[in-house]
Amino acid sequence: MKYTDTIPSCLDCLKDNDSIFKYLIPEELKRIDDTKICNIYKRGNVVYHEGSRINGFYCIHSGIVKVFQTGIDGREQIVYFAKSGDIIGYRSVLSDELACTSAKVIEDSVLCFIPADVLVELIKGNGNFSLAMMKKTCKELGKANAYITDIAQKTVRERLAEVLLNLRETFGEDNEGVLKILLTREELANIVGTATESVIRLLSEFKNDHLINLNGRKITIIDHKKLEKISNAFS
Amino acid sequence: MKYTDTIPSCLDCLKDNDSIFKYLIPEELKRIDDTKICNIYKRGNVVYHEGSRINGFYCIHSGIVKVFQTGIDGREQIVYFAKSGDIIGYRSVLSDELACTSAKVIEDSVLCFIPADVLVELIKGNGNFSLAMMKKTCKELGKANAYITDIAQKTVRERLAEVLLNLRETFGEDNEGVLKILLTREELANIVGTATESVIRLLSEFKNDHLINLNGRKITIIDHKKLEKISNAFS
DNA sequence: CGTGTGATTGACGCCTGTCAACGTCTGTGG
DNA sequence: CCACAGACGTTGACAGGCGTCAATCACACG
Repeated sequence: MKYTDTIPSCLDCLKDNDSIFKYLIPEELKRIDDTKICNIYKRGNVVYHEGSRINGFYCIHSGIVKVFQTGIDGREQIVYFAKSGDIIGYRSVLSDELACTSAKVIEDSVLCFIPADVLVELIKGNGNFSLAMMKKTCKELGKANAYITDIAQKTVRERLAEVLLNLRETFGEDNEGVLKILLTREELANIVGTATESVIRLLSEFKNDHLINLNGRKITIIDHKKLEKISNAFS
Repeated sequence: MKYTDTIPSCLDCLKDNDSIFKYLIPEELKRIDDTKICNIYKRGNVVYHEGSRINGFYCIHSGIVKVFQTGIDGREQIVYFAKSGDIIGYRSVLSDELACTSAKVIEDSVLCFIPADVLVELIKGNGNFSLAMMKKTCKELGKANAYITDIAQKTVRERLAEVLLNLRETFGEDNEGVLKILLTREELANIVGTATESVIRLLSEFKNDHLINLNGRKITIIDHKKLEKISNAFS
C-alpha cells in the first residue's frame, strides 16, 4: 500500500489546502517532506485504533477520515471529520496519552504520516507555529464544548438538522446541490448520537416537509432557512 | 474588591499547587507576578461572561469556579470546574475568539488576572511552557470528546454515577467522607445534562440503595464499587 | 442465485422532561 | 420576635420522544 508513485510535496499541498504548515519556514517544511511517509487508504481502512500508542500524526492530503470514539457495546461516536489539509492524531502525541479515538477512512484518501518528535521539535522551535497549533486546538476545544451543550440540551430532531447544516458548511455541495460527503444512516446516527432508526425516520420527515432531498446516501439541502430554525441555533 | 492586602506571589503559589507555571524560568515567573491583578470573588460572582472579549486569563489561587455554556432558554451546561492551580479563560485568548463560556464562582475564591499578551509572549518564547500548554489543552480536548460520547450514549442514571465519582476524584473528600464541593441540585443537573427533578429522584434512589449519603448539599460516597458499575465505565 | 450489508417501517414501552403543588430553610424588614 | 419573600428541594402525575426489537425490502457482489 506504500505510495511511492507520486509522493505529494508539502509545498504543493500548501498551495491547494489551508494547512497549519503554512506557519513553517522553508527548512522546517523540508524537514517534514523528508521524514513523512505517504500511503493510500481505501474506504473502511483504519488509520489508527483507540487505545494504541501513536508515534506520529497524519496529514490528510486528500479524502475524508472520520475520527470517533467507541462507546458502549461498540457503538461509535463520531467527534470529527478530517479532510484535505487537516491533521489528525496530534492530540494523543502532544498529550502523551494513548489514542482516545479511532480514525477510519470514509472516502479514499492519501495520508502522510509524520513522526512525533518532528512535531515536538517544531512546536518547541517555532513560536508562530506553536501559537497556531495552540489556536487550532483551542478552537477544537471550543467546538467540543459547544457540542456537549448541544447534545445535552437539544432534541435529536434539532441536532440532526444542525448536523446536516454543519456537513454542508464543512464539505460543501456539488453543482446539483448534493452534499459532498456520503454517509451511511448509521454514520449519521453516530454523529447525532442517536439510533439509526431515528435518523431514518427524521430524514424522511424532513424530506416530506421539503427541507431536504434524498437519493440513497446523497443528501440535498433544499430549505436552509427552515432547517436552521429547526436546529434552534443559538450560536 | 481589589485584593491589595496580601497578594499571593506566584512562587509561593507554585509550592502549594501543581500549576502549569512550573515550566517557566524565574524571570518569566516574575513577569507574571509583576503584571497580574488579584481579586477576591464571592460565591455567585461572575468572572467573565459568554460572548465577551477577554484580554487575559485567570489563575485560580483558591476556591472553585464553574465554567459553563448557556444553552436553550438560559439553561447552563457546566463543562469544567477550576480549582486552585488551574487556569481559565485562556482558550478564548489563544483561539482569538469571544468567550464561548461563562465562569462563575462556586466557592469563595482568589483569582489572579494575567494579560493576554504576556501569555502569548511566554508561549512564543518558552518551548517547554508552550509544549506543556499544548499538552494541557490536548488533554482537555480528550476529556471533552469522551464526555460527548458519554452524554450521547449513556443514560442519565449512568452519567450521574459517573459525575459523582469524578467529583470525588477531582475535589476529594473530608475526613467524614463528604465531597469537598457543594453543589445545588440544579448545578448537578447542569453537569449531567438533565432536569433538576431527575437528579433529585436518582440521588434519593442511590441513597436508598446505600450507595451514597445525603445531607443537604453534602454528599458522601459509600459504595464506590457499585457506583462504578452503574456508571458503566468503559475507559 | 444465495449471501450480506444497509435502509425502511411498524409496534411497543420505558426513560426522562415538564408541569404543578408543596415543603424547607434562610435572611430581611417591620 | 414574627411574618414574609425568595431560593432551593421534593414528590407526584403525565405524556411523549426516542431506543429497542423484529420483520421486510433493496441492492450489490461473488
